[in-house]
Amino acid sequence: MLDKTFDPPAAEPRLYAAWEASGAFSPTDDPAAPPFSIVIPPPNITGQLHIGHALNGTLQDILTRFARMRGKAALWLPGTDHAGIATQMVVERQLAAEGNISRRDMGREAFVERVWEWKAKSGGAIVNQLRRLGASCDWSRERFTLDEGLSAAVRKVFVALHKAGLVYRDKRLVNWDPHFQSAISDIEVEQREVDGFFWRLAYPLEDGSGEIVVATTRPETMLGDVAVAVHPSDERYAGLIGKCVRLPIVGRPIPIIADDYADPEKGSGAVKITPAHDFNDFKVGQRHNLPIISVLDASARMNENAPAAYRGLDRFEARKKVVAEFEALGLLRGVDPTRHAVPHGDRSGAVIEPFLTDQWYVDAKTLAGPAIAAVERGETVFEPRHWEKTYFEWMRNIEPWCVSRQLWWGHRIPAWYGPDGRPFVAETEAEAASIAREHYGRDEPLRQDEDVLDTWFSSALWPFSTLGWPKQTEDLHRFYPTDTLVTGFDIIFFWVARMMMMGLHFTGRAPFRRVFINALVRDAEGAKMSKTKGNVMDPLELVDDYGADALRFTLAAMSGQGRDIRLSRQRIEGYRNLGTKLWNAARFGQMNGCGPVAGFDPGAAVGVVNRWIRGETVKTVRQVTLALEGCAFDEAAGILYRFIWNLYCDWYVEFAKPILQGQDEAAKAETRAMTAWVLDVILRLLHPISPFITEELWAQAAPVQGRGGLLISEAWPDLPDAWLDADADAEIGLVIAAVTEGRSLRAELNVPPGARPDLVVIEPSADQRRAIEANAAVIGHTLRSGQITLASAMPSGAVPYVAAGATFALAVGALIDLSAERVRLAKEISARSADAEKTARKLGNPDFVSRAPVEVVEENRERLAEAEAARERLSAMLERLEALA
RNA sequence: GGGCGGCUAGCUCAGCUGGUCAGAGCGCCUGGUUUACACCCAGGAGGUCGGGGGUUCGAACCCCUCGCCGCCCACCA
Repeated sequence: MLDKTFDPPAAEPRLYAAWEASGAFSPTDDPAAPPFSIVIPPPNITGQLHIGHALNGTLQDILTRFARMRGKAALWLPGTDHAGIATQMVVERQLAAEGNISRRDMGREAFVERVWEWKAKSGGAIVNQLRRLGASCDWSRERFTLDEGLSAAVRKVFVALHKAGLVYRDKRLVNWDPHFQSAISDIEVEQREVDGFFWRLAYPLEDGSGEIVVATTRPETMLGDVAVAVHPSDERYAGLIGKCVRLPIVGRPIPIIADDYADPEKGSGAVKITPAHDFNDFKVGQRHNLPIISVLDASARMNENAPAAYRGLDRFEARKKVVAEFEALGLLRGVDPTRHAVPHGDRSGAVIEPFLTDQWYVDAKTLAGPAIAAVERGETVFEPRHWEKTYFEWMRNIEPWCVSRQLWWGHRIPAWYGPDGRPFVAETEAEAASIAREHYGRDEPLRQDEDVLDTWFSSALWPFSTLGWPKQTEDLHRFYPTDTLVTGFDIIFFWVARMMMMGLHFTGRAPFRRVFINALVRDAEGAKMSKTKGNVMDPLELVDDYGADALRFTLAAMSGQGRDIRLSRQRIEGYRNLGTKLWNAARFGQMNGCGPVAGFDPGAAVGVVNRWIRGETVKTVRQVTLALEGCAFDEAAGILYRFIWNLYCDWYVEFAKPILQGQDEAAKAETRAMTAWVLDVILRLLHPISPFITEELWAQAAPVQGRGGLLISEAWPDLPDAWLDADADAEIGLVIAAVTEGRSLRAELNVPPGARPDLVVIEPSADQRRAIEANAAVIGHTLRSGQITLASAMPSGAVPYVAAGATFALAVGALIDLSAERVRLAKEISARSADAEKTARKLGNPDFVSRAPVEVVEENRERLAEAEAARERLSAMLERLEALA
């Protein structure tokens, strides 16, 4: 006998172990099984499972379990990302906390060693947390971006792209993070609104004939100014073009040049040009062949190009000093407070400096072409579709991707430099050496590039590198391209776009057929969850409190697209209750001997209640299947919720009770079998969303001879349409309406709960009569009525109501207050009248009748007739009642 | 500046190609010891679908416009 409720903490680890031991997480070897694959968005090894992972993982697991049950060779390939910057940061912080020597003092080798140690100890946490959710990943195929195989793929790709001219080394301005002292890519830069100042600085003309005023938010960069630009058509400065100003503090004469970049509308119309420290100025400098004077070093302190008094000063100190000097020189022409965007490193939070360095770049523009085309022709579709716009927008305006990072944790760039600084790119040092030998005509000492690749470089290869590429493995042939990528919109640029580019370039095919962009999870108030706000909901804690199934069901039910998820405990509780509800329905079945019956054929059922629920089950299977195929997780959850609670429990189980207590042995046997059969289908349908409770019920409530296996490996239901039954639907529809309306009436009239008034059916049609008579016991039980009788007129003391086109009366006579009944009837009549009137007005409109589709017109005619008939009947009854009173 | 998403019952949200589409859950109110379940059962109150205009026989749904809220990209001498 089942307990009263499911006990997740006790059952979950046991069930998970059973699944794992059964080998169900690995795709079947059956060559006939169509392959289905999902690669996990690899979480950072430094990560803790947060609610976003829980949502993302739940959806992937639903798709995987669904595919598996449908007989596919389903693979959900798990793994983790080495997360260059993030991991290096964590370990460096740990070193500092332990009072250890710093990374730089430690040296590269020892430090990397240390990171590996950290990874061995703490890097697996998130993967184990995924298990708690019930994730059916194939752990035997787990990958890590720094694995030997994946690293080989990285080297191969880098070398191949270099050979194709798609990877190159270039000296240009990059976004420099002074905290990490590394370059970062454009998308790792975050613009933050900051309060600052506009300082207006006067630069005296060299010939002493006046001055020119420029405005800046970064005065310290003036130490690197090489020109002042004005617009060629700006009359104010027409006479000055070609002249020079003497740069204050520095004393350097710099030219006044004409360039369209200067906007006469902004500031004074004259703009200082600092090619080494501003992206726009850099371009101006190139146009005019201006020198590039960098005044900052890698840590954003003033360097040797700055006047002696400034060298070694932090950039913000230098800013103050420059302003003070201008003031002292009488050249400060004004200070205006302003709020403006300042670039910050997304991981370090440091203010980013444009910085002139040599870096490796990927020619993203070229690679983007096929990646755009693949989405245009639908080889890959985004779900929801509107994200394609975001994707296109970025891809069509893509800039070269800076892929080198001045870090130690990551894939070292496979480039070696000769004594003259010439790079030799090769997969191994030996190869590089042999190319170098050819180039120099002799052996020269080579030194490997110190830098590592952007973490996203290896992530970009994830869909094929994890399947064994560049080796032509069986997995690669079988599982690439993958089916669906489930991920957040925040990494469309970082990750999705780059996987598309690399996948298409190296395999010729887009890495996935569908990209499902999942929602963002927020707290109940709609705020983004963050540690600093203290509003994070720990998924593991939620699993502890409500069970993994409840959390999964909630996330699925709330994953509706185009909206963020506002998660609340109350909501999870509600879905936990659904589990309990189902559990108890199973318990009811068990108490009544409703085990699955071998050889039971639902198609042969004769009882109308059984035929009805059979049909409803067929519809539900169809709808849930369709929803899951389309990633409509919220719909699938909603359909299941309503079917389980509002149909199976509220109606079918209640209908079954009087039958099971009756004398008709054949009907009892059929109902027991049907009860079990529907439960069986429910368990299958619900399993992808709520795997634990369904697996447990499968074992405990639905044991059947010769079945033995686990639900996870069972087949998805596929039921024949022939099991739909319109007659049964109509019949039970009438019963449900009669009971629902009758209950409403009882409540309104305050009929004592224990009373069992007789139900009279007045002048029923033949069909109605048959339906009522056949289901008398069922109606009596659910309506808690007494005898059911037929009458040609309303008996005295009975209160009438209309339901589904039939007229009923409850013989509540002495039990109730007649005046309350009069009020009720009057209310009902006016409602029907209003409906009739509205419909009549519509039908009275000749345009409606002539232009609306016939079936809509017909529908309204029927509606009018029904409303009028009901009004007639009720009015007659009211009259009688008045007479009685 | 460009773009995207949202605004439906007190709260959180469904409403797919215009025609029972005005819904669900939670909360609230009333009643309930019914051979599963109080993590329950039955009933009920509650919304001029952000404002305005238009298209249409008909609009929460399509178009225009305005207003908030959120996000992304770009720019800011």
